[in-house]
Amino acid sequence: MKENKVLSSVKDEELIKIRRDQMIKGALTLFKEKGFHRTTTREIAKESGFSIGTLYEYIRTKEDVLYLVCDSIHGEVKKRLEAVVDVKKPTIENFCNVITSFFRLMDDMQEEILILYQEVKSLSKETRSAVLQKEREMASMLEDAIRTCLPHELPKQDITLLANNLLIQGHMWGFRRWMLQKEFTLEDYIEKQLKFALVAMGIESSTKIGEG
Amino acid sequence: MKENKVLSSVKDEELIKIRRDQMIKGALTLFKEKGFHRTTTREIAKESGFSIGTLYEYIRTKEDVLYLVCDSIHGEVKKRLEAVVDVKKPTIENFCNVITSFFRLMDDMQEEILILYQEVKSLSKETRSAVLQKEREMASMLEDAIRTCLPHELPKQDITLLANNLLIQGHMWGFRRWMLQKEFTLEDYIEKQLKFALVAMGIESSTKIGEG
Amino acid sequence: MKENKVLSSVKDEELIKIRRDQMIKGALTLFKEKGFHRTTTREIAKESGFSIGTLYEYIRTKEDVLYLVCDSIHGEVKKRLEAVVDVKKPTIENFCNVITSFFRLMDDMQEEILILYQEVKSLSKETRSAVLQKEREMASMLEDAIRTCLPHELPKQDITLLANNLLIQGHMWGFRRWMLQKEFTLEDYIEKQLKFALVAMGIESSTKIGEG
Amino acid sequence: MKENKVLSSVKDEELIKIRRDQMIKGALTLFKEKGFHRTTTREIAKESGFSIGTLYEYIRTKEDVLYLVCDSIHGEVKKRLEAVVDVKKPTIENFCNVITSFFRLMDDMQEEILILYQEVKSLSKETRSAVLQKEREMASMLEDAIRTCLPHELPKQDITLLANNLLIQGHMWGFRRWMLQKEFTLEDYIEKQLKFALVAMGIESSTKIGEG
DNA sequence: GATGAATGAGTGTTCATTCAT
DNA sequence: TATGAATGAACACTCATTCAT
Repeated sequence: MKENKVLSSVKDEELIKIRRDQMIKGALTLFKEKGFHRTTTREIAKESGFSIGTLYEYIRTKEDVLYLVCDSIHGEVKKRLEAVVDVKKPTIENFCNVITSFFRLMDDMQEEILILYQEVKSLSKETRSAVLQKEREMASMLEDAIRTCLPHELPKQDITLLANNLLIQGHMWGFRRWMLQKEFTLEDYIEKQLKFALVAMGIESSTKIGEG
Repeated sequence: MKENKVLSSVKDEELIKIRRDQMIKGALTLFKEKGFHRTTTREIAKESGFSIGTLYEYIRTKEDVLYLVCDSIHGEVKKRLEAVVDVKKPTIENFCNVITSFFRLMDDMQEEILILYQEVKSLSKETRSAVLQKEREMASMLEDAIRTCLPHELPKQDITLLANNLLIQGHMWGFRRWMLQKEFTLEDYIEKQLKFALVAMGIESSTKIGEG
Repeated sequence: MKENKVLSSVKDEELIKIRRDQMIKGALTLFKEKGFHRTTTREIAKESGFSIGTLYEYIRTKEDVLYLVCDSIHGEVKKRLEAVVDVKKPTIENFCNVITSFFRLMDDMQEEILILYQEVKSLSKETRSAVLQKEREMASMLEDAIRTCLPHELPKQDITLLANNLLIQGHMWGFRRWMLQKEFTLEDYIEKQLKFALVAMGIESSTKIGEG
Repeated sequence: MKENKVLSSVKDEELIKIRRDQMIKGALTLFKEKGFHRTTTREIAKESGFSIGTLYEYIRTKEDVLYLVCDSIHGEVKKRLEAVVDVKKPTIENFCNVITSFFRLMDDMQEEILILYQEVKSLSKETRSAVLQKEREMASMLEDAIRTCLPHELPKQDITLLANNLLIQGHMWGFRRWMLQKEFTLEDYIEKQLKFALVAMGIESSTKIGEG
């Protein structure tokens, strides 16, 4: 369903999936290395294991590849996040687990997140909207995680903001790694950010902060 | 002093400054519109008000323009941030003022910040380091603002993290505007983020959150 | 074998040969007219019968074209020289035939030789070495022609020098044509130079000179 | 008289001479290093010790510089050759001295000669003619040297050819240095070429060749 | 006379895209 | 369906030349 925006002149849906997966894998490797603009379609085709002609049987423009890659990154994040969030245990402990898992996931996918930050602007307005929609869904998932575990009510805006803060704190671990990863281990980072979040949510007393 | 890394074949330092300012202004306009890669050197020259030949009298490569622009953005941010932070009144009120000013500044410079996020990767390793150094300085300024106003000690890591969080929350207002600016006014946003920060710093009790 | 130093992004070896032959022919025409530096790659492409894009599918830099042309000239000279020298009849008559053929060949290829004289310096050091090596082989061929037909021993250096003299006397016919071809017919030129050579080799008595 | 073909907007003849001498010196240095085409007018101006604006006060086009340089080289060769040839002693010994001096001169001016061989083609037809005329004069000087010392008559063509041969043998020492200067010392080279010349002139018996 | 900033046509080279096989 | 040779618009950058000061 998700890739259907991108037209292909090939009919066999199965084949389309296979080829596009090859393509996404190949392109992702290259985008991590040199970014979207510095990567040529020829390189993508080669890295994907087929010819430039074949590449263009499955996409229409180079931008399509970028969209496919962004979409795939979001898909991967969502899939892995759902696997954790899905648990409907509204406890603080569960909240902590979700957030911890989320941060670990962000650590795992640093380079992919970086691509989203740096290359989404190269998508056309239309396509970019589709990608941003995925971002909104991601925030929603965190909002749910927050809401379901709160022992007390919190204004909607606070939840939205907390979710967004946690989201970009996850991203930040990757895109400010040159600053953070020299001063924090991942575990430190998670622990501290989690504490800040809990305090902000009115769960843990602020006096505890810094005691760990 | 700051632009001296970029070589010019023109000797008149005064003139270099004038032309580079024109150039930065022109390039910034274009980069906001279409990004660095989609902007041609000819367009930069034209927008700056001179010929392509003249452009190259003041820089050596297109990347130089990007560096000049990034450097100029940082310079502007720093200048305006210093004007507020400089006040050496170690009170909580002062801290709130600094952060508020900082968020307002980030609102003002949304598009510039976006450029930093998206284009710094196009700089060469060497130049990128220089730019990231400026980022570190920015974080330091916020750390100072936090430290000087705290009524009690806080672990170094906590301060670093709080500063980084505030920093990217400021950035986020711009780069996630499609999400945040539909749900928050700038004033709301500042107020909420400030409260979260104060609580995290152990200053305001968490119970107050949401009450305002 | 000889053109393998120049990389092509086209895989079909047969096609590479065809296109490069077109290219060499086109470039040679232009180089004769206006020299290497004054000829643009676009002109080469056009004269060769294909687009600038296609040109660059078969070479990597403009210098490659020059190398291909120089290499081709040497190949042609060598091929045609070998056809005559190869005869292993160690007689003076044979020597005269070889030298005569060589001078005729140089007459035929005046403009090509001129290109070698004027443009080899534009090759990179590495490539230039490869071309000079061909020059050495050419001299060797003449040395062989001299050695095999001599009725008596001659010091190695004398043979080397005689070969080099004959070689550049052949070249000179072309590059000093503005002087020589107004005063000599090709036949005169050959006859005189041959006599000088024979006398120098101690074969013909010097008293004969000027008698013919 | 000689440089008058090149127009200057400066009136002071004395100054023109001074500036052009600086210019020739600077340009020559650069042409030896990187050839005419790879040298920019800016570089010439800088190496000459004045600005690009001043350069263009004394010439009209870049080609003028090349002409001035070629002309200066010829002037230098002629001046130094005349100093030797001028002696009107028609002896064989004198001939040998002249030729020896000539070869030494060619050794001295290898790089200048190389420039003549490689760059004259970049002159316009008109200017080129003027330069070739100088070449003819050079040949004439050698013809004179031959003629005056011959004990017996020789056909005009023989003299012309001998002069041309000696001339380019002198040049060859420089432009084929990669081949000759590995196998011959300058003294060897002169001695051998001189012997060949004498034999060709019917002066020394051919049996002597190789005995030295 | 001297300067050097300004100009813009021109250059080598790249690369997304097409299409005949 | 797959291939890869062909295309040419587009790009970053250079440099001879001019001219106001």
